[in-house]
Amino acid sequence: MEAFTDLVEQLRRRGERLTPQRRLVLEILQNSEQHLSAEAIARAIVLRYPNLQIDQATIYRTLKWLHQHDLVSETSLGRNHMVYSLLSAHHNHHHLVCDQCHTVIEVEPELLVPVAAALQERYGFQARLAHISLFGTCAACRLRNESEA
Amino acid sequence: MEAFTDLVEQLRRRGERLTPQRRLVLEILQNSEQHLSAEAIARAIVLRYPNLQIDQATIYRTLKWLHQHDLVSETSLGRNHMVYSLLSAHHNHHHLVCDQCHTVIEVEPELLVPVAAALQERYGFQARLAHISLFGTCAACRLRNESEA
DNA sequence: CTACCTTGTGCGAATAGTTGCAGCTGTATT
DNA sequence: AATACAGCTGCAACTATTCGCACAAGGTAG
Repeated sequence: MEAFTDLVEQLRRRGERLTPQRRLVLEILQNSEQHLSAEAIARAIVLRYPNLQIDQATIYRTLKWLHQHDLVSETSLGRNHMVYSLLSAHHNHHHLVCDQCHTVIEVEPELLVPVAAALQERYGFQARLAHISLFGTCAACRLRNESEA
Repeated sequence: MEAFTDLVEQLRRRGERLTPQRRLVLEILQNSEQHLSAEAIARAIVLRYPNLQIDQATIYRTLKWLHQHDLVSETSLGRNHMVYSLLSAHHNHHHLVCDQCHTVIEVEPELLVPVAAALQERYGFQARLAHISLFGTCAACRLRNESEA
């Protein structure tokens, strides 16, 4: 509850416009424990407010806007769509995505802290390292591959 | 020249089928010094062989196949398309992509070696760390942002 | 409280990439 | 050299996401 008005205030202070559509998307993200796809957000909205409707383009634009303001993460999990999640919501983490079985392993955020520091120092580049996905082969699939060979 | 037959041999040894379409895509990638989009590859093919034609779906499928065999990298550079490049071709590297000005900075691959090692050790996960993109804000844009504030 | 200006929204069309399916073709076998 | 079949290819339809444009509506000045 508090967190929601907090976010709204944060955006307003930055001189951003708060439309009902944007509040709606924020609210859905706020109430979800997981990463959501744009389509899942649309479904959640009609589920909660059956007589409301919000254009898909608006959802995408809103998500992009929230991402630019560093309030949500935009992540590819190897499927054909992006998933989004409030950055303040739960613990921060990264993803190891297996190319073969699509398993997603969550990794502690500390892993990339040294990388971020190095980029900042050497290139002055401020990396946006939240909910990154790294692709590869998980232990189980690697074992399976070897036994098949 | 040698490199091409080398790749072909490598694939054949793995029991993969080599069709004219696949050879064509490989040839184009081989002769390019830069990352290419699927569309650029298609254009390069008709440019070189004006009387040939190859379906876009096939190009995408071929690129995915080459990626699965670790012969090409598939990278998002923040625009709305992926770019591909032969892994053996030039020096390996990563990308820092500025969200604001879309500048791409190339970073030495060593940066992520410790990360790969940690993932391997802790999770048994074999990360595919080639031509990764990290997004954020470049030094120039950060300065500009601050002076505007 | 109203007008204004800037920015957002809905709509429909466009783009990048994927998928199902029916027919074609590398390649291993003989 | 002919056979067989798993694995490709082309085609067309489909999904995810973006874009252009005309209209609507936040937020601020008066």
